[in-house]
Amino acid sequence: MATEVKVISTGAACCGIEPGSIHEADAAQDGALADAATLFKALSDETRLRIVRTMVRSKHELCECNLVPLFGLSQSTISYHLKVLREAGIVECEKRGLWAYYRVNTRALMGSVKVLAELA
Amino acid sequence: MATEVKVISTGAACCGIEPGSIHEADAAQDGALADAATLFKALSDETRLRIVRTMVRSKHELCECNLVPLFGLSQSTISYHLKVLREAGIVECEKRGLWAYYRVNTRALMGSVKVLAELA
DNA sequence: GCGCTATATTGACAAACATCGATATAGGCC
DNA sequence: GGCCTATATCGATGTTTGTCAATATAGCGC
Repeated sequence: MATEVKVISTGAACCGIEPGSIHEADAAQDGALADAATLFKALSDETRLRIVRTMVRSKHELCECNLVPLFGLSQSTISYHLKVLREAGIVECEKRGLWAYYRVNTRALMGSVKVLAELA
Repeated sequence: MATEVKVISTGAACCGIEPGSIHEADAAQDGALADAATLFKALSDETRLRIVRTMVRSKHELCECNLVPLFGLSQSTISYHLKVLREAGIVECEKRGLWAYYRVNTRALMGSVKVLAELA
């Protein structure tokens, strides 16, 4: 007895969009998207955006002890947000003596501008 | 007896950064930051980025039923992600008959490119 | 009307996140 | 060495998020 052959992608879909015109995700590029997601996740919190903006506006590097009094949050919370920004590559940190000096990594920020611009 | 006067911002801070040079957040601009956070939150999930990329690559609008088979996720989950993107203004939706046709709102995407570029 | 199909919404649940207070680490100064 | 200060990490806790299956809504064709 002949097995019924399953017909795949017969042509026009239910809604009128041609299946062949859909540009499916290429798995090879998914790493880039995962990185972009991490970047945007780091930028998706209002406190972190405030931190970045404060750093950018104050021309030079800022020390964590400058940041703590500005946002009404505990030192450990600010430290946590700085870690998220650091791990996403958005800010860089240099420890000198007791202090940790942070500055925005403009190259990384511009990189995410590029990712976004290429999406659109 | 004279009360000791509390001296505020005497000058150099502990870490050597001049307090006056720190550009604190201006509350008037916080609305813009909150909006930006919402935007980035919508872009912070890999599935949603894949959806946006698929839409952009496939030149024309896509119907939800085109998207559901692409990501190995349930129909309700895709519907949820599309809602997040819609509410962030990143995609637009038009219902025609049974189907919901989605397309990227390039203007909004470019808007977030601008927000990001101005941060840096 | 009835049944079929595409989409949206609901309720449940686990995982991730933002926050805190407490503690640990580590550099400077006496 | 011991103390003080700045930062990092830990543990707990409430909130938000992504996911599913089930259900509701709504358009089309009979």
